[in-house]
Amino acid sequence: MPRSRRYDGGYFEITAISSAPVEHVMSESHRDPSIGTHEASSGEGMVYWQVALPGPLQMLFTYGVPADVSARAGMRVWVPLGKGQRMGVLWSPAEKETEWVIKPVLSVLDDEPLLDEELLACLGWAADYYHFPLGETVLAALAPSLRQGRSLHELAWRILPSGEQALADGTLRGARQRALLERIAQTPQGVSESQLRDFPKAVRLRLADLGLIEPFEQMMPSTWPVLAEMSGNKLPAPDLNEAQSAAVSAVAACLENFGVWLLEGVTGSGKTEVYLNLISRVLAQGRQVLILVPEIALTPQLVTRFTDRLGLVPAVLHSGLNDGDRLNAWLAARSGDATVVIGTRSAVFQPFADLGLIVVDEEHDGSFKQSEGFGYHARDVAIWRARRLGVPIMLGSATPSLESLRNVSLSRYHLLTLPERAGGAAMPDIRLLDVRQQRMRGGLSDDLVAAIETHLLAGGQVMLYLNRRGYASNLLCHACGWVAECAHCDSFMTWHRGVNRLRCHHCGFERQPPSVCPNCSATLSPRGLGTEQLEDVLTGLFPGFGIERLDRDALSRVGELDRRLARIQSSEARLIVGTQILVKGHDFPHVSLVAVVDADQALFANDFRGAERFAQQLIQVAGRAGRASRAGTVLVQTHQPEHVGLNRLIHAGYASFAQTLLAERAEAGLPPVRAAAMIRADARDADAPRELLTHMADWLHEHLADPADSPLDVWGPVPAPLARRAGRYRYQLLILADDRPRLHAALSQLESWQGTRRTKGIRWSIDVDPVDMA
DNA sequence: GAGTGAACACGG
DNA sequence: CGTGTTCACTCC
Repeated sequence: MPRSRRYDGGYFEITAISSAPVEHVMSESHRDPSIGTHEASSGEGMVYWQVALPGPLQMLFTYGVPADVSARAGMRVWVPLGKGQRMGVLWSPAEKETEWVIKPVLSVLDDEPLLDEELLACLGWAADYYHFPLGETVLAALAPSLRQGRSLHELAWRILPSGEQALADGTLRGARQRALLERIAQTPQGVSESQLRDFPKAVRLRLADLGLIEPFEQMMPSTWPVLAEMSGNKLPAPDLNEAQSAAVSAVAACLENFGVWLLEGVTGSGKTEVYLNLISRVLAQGRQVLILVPEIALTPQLVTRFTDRLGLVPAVLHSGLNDGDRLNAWLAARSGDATVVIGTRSAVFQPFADLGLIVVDEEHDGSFKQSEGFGYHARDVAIWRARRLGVPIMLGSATPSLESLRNVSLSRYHLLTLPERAGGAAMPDIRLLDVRQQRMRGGLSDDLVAAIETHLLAGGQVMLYLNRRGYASNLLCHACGWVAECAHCDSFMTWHRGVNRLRCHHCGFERQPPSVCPNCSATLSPRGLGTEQLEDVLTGLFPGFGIERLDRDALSRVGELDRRLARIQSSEARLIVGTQILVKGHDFPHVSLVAVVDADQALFANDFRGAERFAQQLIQVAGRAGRASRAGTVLVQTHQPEHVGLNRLIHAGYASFAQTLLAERAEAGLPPVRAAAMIRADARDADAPRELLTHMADWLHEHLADPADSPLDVWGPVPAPLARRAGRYRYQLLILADDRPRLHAALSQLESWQGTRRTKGIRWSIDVDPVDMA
């Protein structure tokens, strides 16, 4: 006889997706209200656990879990904390003896660990390495809905024999009731609540009251399309050239072992084919693959390429995903249903059933490093995981980071090179254009204008790279020198003529530009070239040739990038103007000329990584030229044609330039040769951050000044490159050490300053391996 | 981080 | 003396 139950509102509340997990319990025993009382803590039958709690509390808290409940590290628990309650993750079993009165957990939210041993170990390492609170770190590995305490189980409904009977008899009168019953009858194993959204809740309740259907809890299914077997969907793999084959076979021979493989391939050399080949091999073994890409490189085209070639649907993780999709991808990766996961940096914390290979594309890209909050570097976390899992990891780039090149020279990484462009395309010819004393029209010298014209008339496309968006970098009064400044930062405001607004690119502050100088009422004139203005200038010089502008302003709407890329692909647009976005991985096969409009601005960047970044951008943007049969030309406008670094880069190539930079870093005692961390502090008060950091610096000197030991340098405090940002004054302190343990020890010491983290409105944070010094 | 209570500041 | 405000401290 089927069980017939009445369902009170409370039951549905509990299972509702958004309900507080405090009430969501996995077994009857948790519902016992006595567990919530203090007396239980001293009683028998409790197992003690250290629990990681989100928040700035970087220590673990001990709670009791009833002995009859299965508890394992990686399960979520709902615990009392102070007056409130919050979610935590079981971390490790604890000793019974503590000086605290141990409170019992209110409920255990999972009946199996959400995070496996490897991922927990990874999170523990990352929290330690990046000096970030463990509880917050753990959240990085949970999909947002899991952070909010959503259960991995969900309510589902299945039909009862009396329901079958009712359908057969046709006794059910209500049309909606019959429709729902029929829907549920279609799937004998049950239909989850979320798939029944189309039917009002009341209808379900009514059917349940009539004893026709019953609810039950089921593990949330991962609904991932599995197309792997549909081999007809795969596009054939092109033949690999010699270098590609060599790279593939080197790694393929070591698929069962950890190893870091740096694939250094000039742009257009077919790195992706090497990835695809290796990925296919790993998939053939039934294992999963994680592909990490920089933020801007994760485009629909890239995903399409993987989909078409591998004949499956990769799970794609990026910032635009909603919570539902994220949970789905998380589940699919954890269950193994998603065999390929492509994502930006946060995907590195994804759980996997059986990961067999990690690929980090464009490994030099700065967007792999999170600079605020939990300052992890996705590439480095990925390497940690690969080592722990005993699987290979491939880092690909045309312009590898100095870190990776150094690790190659220390024999920590294996180097694989693809020296030639696939398909025999010629390397672009890079030339400097001396613009000293030259007549400039809208930032373009006559020589450059002539070159553009030649290429356009020859039927080619021309791409102009300028790393400054907006119309003009600022509005200036020619009479008195007044410049539009941001009210909240020490910066000038950029004039965006299209929308006629002044914008601060550092804090987002916007305002209407004044019509005349607020100081002397003279007319204001734009100064400094931005992409918007360049677009105007080109329209004037080359009317009739379509222009496409690619920058963050132009691409705010979804799908806009695709539309513009399509116009470029079809040669509808012959001139392309853009910022950084041009640098990242898009193929523009008809571009025959690339112009770097202003090399000087990047050449004299104020932090020591400026040269490295510029070199990478120049080489990457140069790689956009002549990808098909035509050899491309790259022209670089500069006032410094004799610049030593620039000439070495152009004539000897990136690898040689990078070795010189590395030697310079060793000489100067800078990363990656030495280990670095940046302490940043900011406050509304102008002096407070500097005082705090001075204090820290003194303290570090006092406590760590051990001349016999390897040196530890403390530089600063100095005002941050943008000394005032969004109304807060910013200072920073750079700590350099000869080796990591030494740096680590110093940073751990600093954590005793934790209490001062929020005093006097000062916020401060530790950034290990800082990427940009700003 | 959020909640708490002690210390301090201020009005009439 | 009541009440508003800042600040340091705890949370298992």
